[in-house]
Amino acid sequence: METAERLIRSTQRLLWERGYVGTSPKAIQRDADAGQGSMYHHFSGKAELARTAIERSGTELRAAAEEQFAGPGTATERITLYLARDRDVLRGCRIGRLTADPDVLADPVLRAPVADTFAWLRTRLAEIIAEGKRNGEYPDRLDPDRTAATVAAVLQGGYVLARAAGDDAPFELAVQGLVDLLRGVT
Amino acid sequence: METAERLIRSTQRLLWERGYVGTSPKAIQRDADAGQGSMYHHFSGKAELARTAIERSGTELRAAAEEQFAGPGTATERITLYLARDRDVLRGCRIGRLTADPDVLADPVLRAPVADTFAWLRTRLAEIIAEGKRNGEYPDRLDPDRTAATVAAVLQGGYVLARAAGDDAPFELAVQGLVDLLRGVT
DNA sequence: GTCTATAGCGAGATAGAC
DNA sequence: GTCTATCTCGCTATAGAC
Repeated sequence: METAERLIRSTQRLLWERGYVGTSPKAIQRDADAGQGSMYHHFSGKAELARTAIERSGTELRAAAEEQFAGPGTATERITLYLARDRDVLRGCRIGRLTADPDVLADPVLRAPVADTFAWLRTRLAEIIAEGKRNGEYPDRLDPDRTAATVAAVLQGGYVLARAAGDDAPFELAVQGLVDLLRGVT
Repeated sequence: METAERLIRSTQRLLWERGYVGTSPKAIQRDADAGQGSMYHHFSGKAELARTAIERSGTELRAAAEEQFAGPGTATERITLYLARDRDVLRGCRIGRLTADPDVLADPVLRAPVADTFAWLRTRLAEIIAEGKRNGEYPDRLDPDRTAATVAAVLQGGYVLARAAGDDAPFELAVQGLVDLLRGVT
């Protein structure tokens, strides 16, 4: 693999694990098996590398989600499939994690892909829920935007609870609790 | 206020804003208006100061939550009151934020108060939901542990979505969506 | 493209004076 | 209890050779 590509993937991984503040150029170089000069040849510095890595992660997250969203099945089925998809729960969300990083939120260039990814996710979930309403799966009074935000929040919050506990269980509970509510809503 | 107390409160604030990795002893001293020697006289170092600050924040979080939980009203009313309580949404959760910090999760001493706080919260919410079932507010098939995890997750995830958007709105949507589901569940 | 050398700075802690 | 001096280390970047 080319050096630039290795640098990007290493940055994605380290950003996921340790965030922006906790990730040093040196650590990226070590992980990517690239020299100092090599890194600064391909990228202007830590910020540009992070920008590239975050944008890449956002694109990958959308593609992965769309696999479940675009499939067959009712709205609840597709949402359940998305939530219960095989996930490395204890590693958390690559994008959501970055919202804890003040330096990411403070830099519009780094923040944009984070904001865009969640904006897309909520919109997409709202579409699916609106479909569910049209098919009579959900009652008329169910608000798609609200429910979409709730679904996205359970996912992100599930990661937080699981990481706090050091165990997948709270994540699975939170997801099951939401699915129960979606199935039982009148 | 005494120096030790100022140091603890400054650490609480900085941990909230910047996390463990992003918070330096020097920054704490500056914020607390305490000298280097003063800090190392009262605490053995960054880790012990952080431990004290995290434990304090956990205790405060419980007390604040219990204010809504112990009040009058139905289960849904008390949960709604808790979720919709006046919060500085864009600052996020002082405890939940720490789950993004690998150094906190790796150290059992720092991690314990984080794990304990969320364990308490989920237990407490499950009790309230179980009460709701006994009072006929919720159907028999509603699982208190699952639902409690969902409620806690919506809160934590709501913060993530709001911080990503730079706007309280997604948090409010997620909370409203959950309350709608709790009210509509049969 | 990749390397090594170097720089300026802050992190985190210790030592010993007052 | 608090102060200043000092230490070692790693961060982030630049310079210039190869």
